[in-house]
Amino acid sequence: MTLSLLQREIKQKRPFASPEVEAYLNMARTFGLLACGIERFFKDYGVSAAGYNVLRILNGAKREGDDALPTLEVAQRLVSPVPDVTRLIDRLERDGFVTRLRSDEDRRVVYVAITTQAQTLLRKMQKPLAEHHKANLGHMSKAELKELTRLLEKARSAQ
Amino acid sequence: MTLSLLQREIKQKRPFASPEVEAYLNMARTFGLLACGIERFFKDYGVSAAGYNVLRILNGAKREGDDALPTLEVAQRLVSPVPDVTRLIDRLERDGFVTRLRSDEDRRVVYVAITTQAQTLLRKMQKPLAEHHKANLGHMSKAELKELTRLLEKARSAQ
DNA sequence: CATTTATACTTGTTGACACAACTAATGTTG
DNA sequence: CAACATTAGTTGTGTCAACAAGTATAAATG
Repeated sequence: MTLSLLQREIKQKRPFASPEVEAYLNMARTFGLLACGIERFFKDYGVSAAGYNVLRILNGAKREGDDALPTLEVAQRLVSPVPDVTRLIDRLERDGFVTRLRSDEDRRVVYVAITTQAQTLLRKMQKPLAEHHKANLGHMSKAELKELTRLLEKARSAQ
Repeated sequence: MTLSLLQREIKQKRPFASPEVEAYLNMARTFGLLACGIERFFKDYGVSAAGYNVLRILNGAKREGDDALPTLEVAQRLVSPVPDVTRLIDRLERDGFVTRLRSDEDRRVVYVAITTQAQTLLRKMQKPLAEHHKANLGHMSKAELKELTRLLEKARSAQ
């Protein structure tokens, strides 16, 4: 009996309990490895992956006409759920990447806007980031990437 | 133009920069959602996902004849890379899930062994965990899970 | 065999995350 | 309109993770 890649990687001789477990563990391992590289990449630019995500959201909103978004709206648009958006934005504000402004209509909501400094940073990161992704996943064909995307979408559809 | 699932989820109207980016972000989102549920599951049993991983490794080693493993050996077998294994094992030891023993042959290495308490816990978790995975990914066919696993393996092969 | 190098952790520190409790503002309802 | 519920965000607290520096032991080298 030949072992799977993951079995060899984690030196496990016995088979996985189920295909579901095997798929989940492979997701954990693949994402863990890729995320590690991405985090290091972002760090070189002085921002975390979660922070970059927020900046990307704010930048996209601006291009579509919204100069600022309420904090919770930002939270809902994050790719990965982060419960503590307040302090994530605290750090971004401290580092000069975003500004906050309390709404006048509804004094509970706080609008968050991207600064020109952060916009410049995003522009500067654009190409290197694309190259980083290519270096990580460029060995897969477009069809494979599309199929991977489809299966990942289906995988979370039960949530 | 119809939007992808992820685009609707994160309210992004513009297309992704590349299929590589789209695949990566889908991985981040799917894994983030699944991992969140898994963490909550483990928490009910008083252990973190990383901690469970260690216990599973030690249990598997025991079944194959190794009553204990060096700390670094445990680290290398982890599904997701954790740099700070020492303190992860500190916590497991504090909670009575593992014991540590310094080697006599090489006084640098520390052997880690699973306790019977933790073995009991693993047994108790076995079925509910299988059910949890089924609930999360059971809607996918065996062929889809296999293909997902294959693509994830290929995705990390460039690392 | 003394000195350097490598190994196997451990510790310090800083920063980030998670959960829950809290505050302030706004809706809702009898 | 007073009382309760909801919403939007903040703060407190403990835990965990990340990076770097340190310690003890063993191996390698001149």
